Amino acid sequence: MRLSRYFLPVLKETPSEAQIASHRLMLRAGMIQQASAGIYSWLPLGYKVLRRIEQIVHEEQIRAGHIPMLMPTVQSAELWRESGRYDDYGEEMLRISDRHGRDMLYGPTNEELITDIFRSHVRSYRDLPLTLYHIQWKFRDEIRPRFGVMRGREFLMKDGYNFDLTKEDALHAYNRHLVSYLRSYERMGLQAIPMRADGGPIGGDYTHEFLVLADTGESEVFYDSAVTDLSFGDRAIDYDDVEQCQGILEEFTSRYARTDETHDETLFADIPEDRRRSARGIEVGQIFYFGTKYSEPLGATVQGPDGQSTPVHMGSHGIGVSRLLGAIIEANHDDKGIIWPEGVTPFQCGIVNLKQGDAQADAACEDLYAALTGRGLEPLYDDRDERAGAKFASMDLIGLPWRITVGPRGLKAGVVELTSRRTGVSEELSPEVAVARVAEIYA
RNA sequence: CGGGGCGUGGCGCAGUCUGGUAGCGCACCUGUUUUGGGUACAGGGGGUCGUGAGUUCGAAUCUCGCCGCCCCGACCA
Repeated sequence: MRLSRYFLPVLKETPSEAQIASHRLMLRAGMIQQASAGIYSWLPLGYKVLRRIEQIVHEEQIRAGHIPMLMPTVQSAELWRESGRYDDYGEEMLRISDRHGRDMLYGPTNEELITDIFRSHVRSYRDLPLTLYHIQWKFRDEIRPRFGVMRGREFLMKDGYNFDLTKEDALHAYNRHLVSYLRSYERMGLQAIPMRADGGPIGGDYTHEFLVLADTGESEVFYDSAVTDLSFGDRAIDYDDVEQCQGILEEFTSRYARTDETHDETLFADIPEDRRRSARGIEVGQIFYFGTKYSEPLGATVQGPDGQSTPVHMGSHGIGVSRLLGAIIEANHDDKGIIWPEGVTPFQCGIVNLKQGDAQADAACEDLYAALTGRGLEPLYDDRDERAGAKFASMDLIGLPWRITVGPRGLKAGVVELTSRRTGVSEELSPEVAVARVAEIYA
């Protein structure tokens, strides 16, 4: 993409409503624009990152054997009355009525709909196990939205639902989700720690929350520092292997790690003192096993091998896709701007032309652009007629992990400069080597 | 919903207390200049001061209502 043809409305000054780094930087980098309290338009740059995150979530869910679909945002109140949650959910649910005066709602979650789909079509235990998920916009009418996309009213969320014949099968589904979530977060450059959590309005007593450590997090967390040494890495995983999934769950959840909701001072005190940590965390996902809580009232049953009708065991699992942008920025920024992890960056590499209009510099940039594109990468070429300082400031702000700087001075010596946004370290390289280096980083 | 604050060109703000017909910086347009970390100079465009009613000869400024937004708290992913 050439910056002169893109839409990137960066701000030099910070809009006054933004309090925390991620909100401030998303506004300044031209990623989002507030439409009303807690509701945002996603401008091209923000939309690009949102789609990257969404893509990672899709890939990892499909890899785990879960099946993508899409349910509507607007739902009928009928199903919610049936489950008993229409009254329980409270003011947080946005209630609307259609032209006929029928009660409708903008879905805050999808247990009712998915269960209805399931009970309409699934009759036999032979159709199990089944895990369906979708990535769709939700609305929760927060009393006080804040922190930009971290705590919006409208938000994009992946939510999935597993249906199993037995509790054992459902717990394996639970484990699969834990593993697939760990992989997803790691690909986004985040360390998200599974912590024992509270069921909340979704219900269920078997549940973990995934938290990213950050000073601006909404939750207070307590953990054994040994959990932050764990990483998934690129280990091979067979999602049908019950023992392997169980082993990974144990590896990642056996050490003490809890939010303040479930924190237990006595257990915490058993951790060696030098490993005890308390910090703040941003919740980026949660998984639940809730047994037959929804399948019984809604009549989601299958016939078992014995011919008896039995309610299915269910679980649900969510990843806050839009809020992840905020979490990633909270965990990856400095005073100049965002620093995208390679896995989610909107463009893999920036090209800064220090002297737009100089025939040699222009040609060198065009060559780099073509070479990077040819390697399957998407560079952002700053071809505006701006001063070097302005171009650098914009690049630093939008946070592309790598930048190639091209100027007449370097070209005389046959080199361009490859700079890491994260470390600030620059290397002078021939254009060919610089391209090869960037391609290798993303290989 | 309780407490606090804000609403003035696209963004950040001053002016409001003490009423007299709107100003600064950035951004934008034109020209010159400059060119390796947000150049400098000159010229220029753009605002019914959130909104409605009232007080007044006169309201951004005073009074009342309404709307919107932000912060703290309770709530929440």
